Amino acid sequence: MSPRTKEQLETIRKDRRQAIMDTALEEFASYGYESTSISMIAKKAGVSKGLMYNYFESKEALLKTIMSEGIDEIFAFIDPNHDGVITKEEFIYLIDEIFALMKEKSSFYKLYFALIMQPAVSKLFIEKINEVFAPMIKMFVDYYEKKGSKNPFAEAILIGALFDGIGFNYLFNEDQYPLDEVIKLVKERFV
Amino acid sequence: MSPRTKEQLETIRKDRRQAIMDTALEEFASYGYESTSISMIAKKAGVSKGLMYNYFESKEALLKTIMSEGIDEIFAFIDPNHDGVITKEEFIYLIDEIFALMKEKSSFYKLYFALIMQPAVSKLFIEKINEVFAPMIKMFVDYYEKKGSKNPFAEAILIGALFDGIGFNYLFNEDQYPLDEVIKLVKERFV
Amino acid sequence: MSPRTKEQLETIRKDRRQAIMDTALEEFASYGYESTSISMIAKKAGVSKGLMYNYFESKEALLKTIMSEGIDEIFAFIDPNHDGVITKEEFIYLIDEIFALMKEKSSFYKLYFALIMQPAVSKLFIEKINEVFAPMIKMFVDYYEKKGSKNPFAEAILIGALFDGIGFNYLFNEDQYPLDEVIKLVKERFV
Amino acid sequence: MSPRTKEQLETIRKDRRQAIMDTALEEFASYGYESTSISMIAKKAGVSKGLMYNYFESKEALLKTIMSEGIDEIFAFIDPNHDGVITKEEFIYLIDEIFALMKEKSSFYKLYFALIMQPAVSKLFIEKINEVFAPMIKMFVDYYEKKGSKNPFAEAILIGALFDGIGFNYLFNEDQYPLDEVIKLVKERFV
DNA sequence: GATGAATGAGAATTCATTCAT
DNA sequence: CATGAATGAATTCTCATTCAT
Repeated sequence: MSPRTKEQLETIRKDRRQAIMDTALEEFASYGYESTSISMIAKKAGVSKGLMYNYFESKEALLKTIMSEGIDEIFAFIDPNHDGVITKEEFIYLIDEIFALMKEKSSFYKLYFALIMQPAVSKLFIEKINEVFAPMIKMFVDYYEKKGSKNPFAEAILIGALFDGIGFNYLFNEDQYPLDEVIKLVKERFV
Repeated sequence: MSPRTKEQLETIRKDRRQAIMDTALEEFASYGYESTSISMIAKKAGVSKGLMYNYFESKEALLKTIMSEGIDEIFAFIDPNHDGVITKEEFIYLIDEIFALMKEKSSFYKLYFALIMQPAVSKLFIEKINEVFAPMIKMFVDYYEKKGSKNPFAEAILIGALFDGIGFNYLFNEDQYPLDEVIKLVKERFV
Repeated sequence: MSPRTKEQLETIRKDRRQAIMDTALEEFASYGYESTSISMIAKKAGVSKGLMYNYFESKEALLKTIMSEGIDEIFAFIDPNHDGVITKEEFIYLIDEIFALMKEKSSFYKLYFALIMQPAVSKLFIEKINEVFAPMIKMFVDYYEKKGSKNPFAEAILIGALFDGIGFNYLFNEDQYPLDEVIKLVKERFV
Repeated sequence: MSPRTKEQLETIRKDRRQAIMDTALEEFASYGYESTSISMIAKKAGVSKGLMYNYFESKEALLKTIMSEGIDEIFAFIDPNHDGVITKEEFIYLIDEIFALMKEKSSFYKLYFALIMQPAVSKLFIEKINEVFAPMIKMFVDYYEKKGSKNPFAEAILIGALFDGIGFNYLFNEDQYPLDEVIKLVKERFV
């Protein structure tokens, strides 16, 4: 065997890193961060325990990375089109996007909702989270302002809460939740 | 000297039990169930580790009891007046009640929201939870039906999600959240 | 109520002491000394945990007393008739007595056999045990000597081992063991 | 540097496992299963407490493994030659073998005798034990039948009890017990 | 890079014993 | 005398992390 090129090694590293993160996210979401052991993740990801520490310096670092990159992804997914201003059509599109994302990244959102309630944990991410959600709320405020709402701020906060609440309920009971009907109603009532 | 009377023992047990449960709830809510040790609770409650097991047969049993009694309290708090049917005034009153309860029992709700996202944990309570929330949803469905909504079921699910979402956001940031404004808006838009 | 007389109190004390010992013996025999808790015994004997310590100063003291009085009982049961010498008829009678005793005091013998194998425990009783068994062996030696055996000592040791072995096997499987047949054979072959 | 080869790991694991089992057997035999702590075994075996659980999933599993492999050894030691039928010479040889084994594996037999008396424990091994002893008893029955005994079954049970009894007494007092003389007598009287 | 044996701190739990009442 | 609440030391077991190979 000839030695692998630098690029190949780099690719292997990246893939493996992602595999570990994906596995860890699944496990964290299913069993909780504390109840998931490094051993479990290593076994399921097909790497040795020792190697885990080659990729992440600690269990907490692994969690932080998962959360951080997850939040970045959300940001990247939501932001692109509308840098601050949003039309009615874009709003409708955004709603679909948000819930499509929740469906696709359900493990991430489960973990997110579970962690966010613990002050001791959430302080690790709070800054990053605000970076994502503050602009979003601002965008909603602008939208409702333009629309002539009496209290655009409360309206924006309300729709934010609604997204969280629907997501929360949906993730608690993915199979049975009438997500489409509810989304339809949200559009009618809030756009 | 004679042993304590049954009443004395009863009182001691009840008080201690409640003190342990209160402390445990605070700690569970702050640090998470897994990250809170029996030692921490014992120390904070001013009892020995061993005594904890005189009152609760395990850490899990302690959690279950806290959740179970908490859910009962919610039920008792919400249910009394409206056994299935609800008027407009009662609906408004109910909304105030729900959020007053969240404010008062914020630790309980934090714990509740954190646990509910973990399938491995939530299955311990799911039945009890449904006992409380199914009738509530039904009540909302009836309300919106009577009001002539196009899709009363979706409407009921939506308001349920909204309560959760508002609660969730409020508990994440108790000090800053504009709860009153949001509640006011909910009443305008959903009653 | 008039206060009980000294004699009545004495009787109560004695009865209760015996009840505790009987219960403890059953539990020790069933679950082992270590695996039996003071709480279990107290509950089963119908007394409070605290009171146990009014009768026995420790769990170990309770065990020692049970063993000591049990060994005394064996001694009293076996010895009376034959203080040193034994006839053929008496030997046959003794065999019946020994196994009748094992049947009646099966819990005691189970505990005895279990404890005796642990040097750390058996040293607590070894002296007392020897007090009982040395004379018995001596009696057998005399018997076989008189009978003209080639090696009366080995013969005595052998019959001693046989009693233990039969008892051991019988207690392991009380319901199925063909004790009577085996006893009959012992008499034919060893008297 | 490259990781250890499979063979190296295999060897390490086998050796450590055996060392732990040997140490545990000594300690269990001396102090009893319950009174021997994992810490004691670990310290004496020169490994950490944690490592014990890398090799045996629980204290009970360790005990079970020791007993199971011990019983297998007895079986392997006793069985080979005589697959069911046994001559006079073989019987004599078997007796020597049995007691040689008891001498060599005295810790195992002590533990065996101690555990067997506790229903709660013995049920863990009873099946395996019967697998070993039932054929042995059958072999004795056949032997005494061929020899023309009146009651070959009782005779077989008796010799079984005798082996247990002699072993029991010998192990209780290894240094002083006149094992050789007793064995000689057994051969004279029972072969 | 890769492995998994090894560690050790800390967790939940048990239980003999004490002691205020 | 009698009770059972209370203690604390000891036990089993887990697991993130390290490290020799």
